[in-house]
Amino acid sequence: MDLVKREQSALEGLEALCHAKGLRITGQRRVIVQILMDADDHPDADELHSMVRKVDRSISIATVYRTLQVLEQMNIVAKRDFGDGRARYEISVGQRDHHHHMIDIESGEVIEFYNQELEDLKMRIADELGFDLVDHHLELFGTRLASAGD
Amino acid sequence: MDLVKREQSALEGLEALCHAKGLRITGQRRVIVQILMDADDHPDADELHSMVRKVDRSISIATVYRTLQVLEQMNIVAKRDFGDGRARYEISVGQRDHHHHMIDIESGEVIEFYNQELEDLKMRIADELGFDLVDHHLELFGTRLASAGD
DNA sequence: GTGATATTGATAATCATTATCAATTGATAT
DNA sequence: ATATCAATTGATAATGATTATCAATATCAC
Ligand SMILES: [Mn+2]
Ligand SMILES: [Mn+2]
Ligand SMILES: [Zn+2]
Ligand SMILES: [Zn+2]
Repeated sequence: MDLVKREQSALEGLEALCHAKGLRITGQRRVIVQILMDADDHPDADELHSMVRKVDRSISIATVYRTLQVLEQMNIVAKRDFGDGRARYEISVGQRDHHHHMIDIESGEVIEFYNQELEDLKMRIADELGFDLVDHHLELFGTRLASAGD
Repeated sequence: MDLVKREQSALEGLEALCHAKGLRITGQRRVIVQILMDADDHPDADELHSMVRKVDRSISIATVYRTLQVLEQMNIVAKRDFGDGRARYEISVGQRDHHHHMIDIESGEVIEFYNQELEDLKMRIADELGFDLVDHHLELFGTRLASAGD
């Protein structure tokens, strides 16, 4: 099963990377990663905290923030900025899952997309500017087309 | 002179748009726009406030924030996010000046660029997703290549 | 000039995120 | 299993950028 494989590798990745960096696997971290893996949207720290507390009431918001920070440095979690004031998070296992977001400015809906041409182009641009590309942010904002499908 | 023409059109644009929206032209707004037009970088509100106070000591930080907000809504100013915690601002007269930024994560240096291919592609992507593109954010982060020119 | 109202400066409030710190826990060696 | 010790946690204070409040002031159409 594809889903199971992905979840396993995420948890394995977590434990392996934790050991490699001298970090400890705690119950709190396990819960937070699990909740985030089960989420199919982009929760902020508070939303995540609420979900996490349904599993373990005692986990604090500080631990949620700290864990997200750790997971981000491990490239297990991606931190996103959709323009409202808070950061949003999602699982980002390996390089496979790289994608960007189209945000409907009327409904707030978020559509994910990946475009290889775009990835190539942005790499080429960086190269022409004399840079080694380390990271990039791209978000599109728009409104739904009132087309035939409407 | 090209520079003079741009400055004139920016100030004219300011006054015209202010009148159109029932906004008043104040000394504070004039100073803030002027300082921002003379800047060739991306100051944050505090940096801008410091520069503004050299012309008029009495202008408050609140007015700087408020003015930037007004100017942004008029599309005279673009608000940027380079990943440090504060917003940065720059003059953005008309559509002509649309551009993006390559940020050197080691030095903090910011290089501006424009790429038509990229603009076309991002428009095409939005269209394929069924969206009318209203805005987009794109920033590249990287390190200088250790190439021949070094 | 006068008057309605937009704007301002000073300052308090907000709100997301970080820092602090004593208490607890996980990993490792014995 | 127990001891050890650094990593982690929860509670809470602090931070820092931005926004809201409000009485005083300035702008502009008349
Ligand atoms: Mn996503
Ligand atoms: Mn710029
Ligand atoms: Zn990408
Ligand atoms: Zn663009």
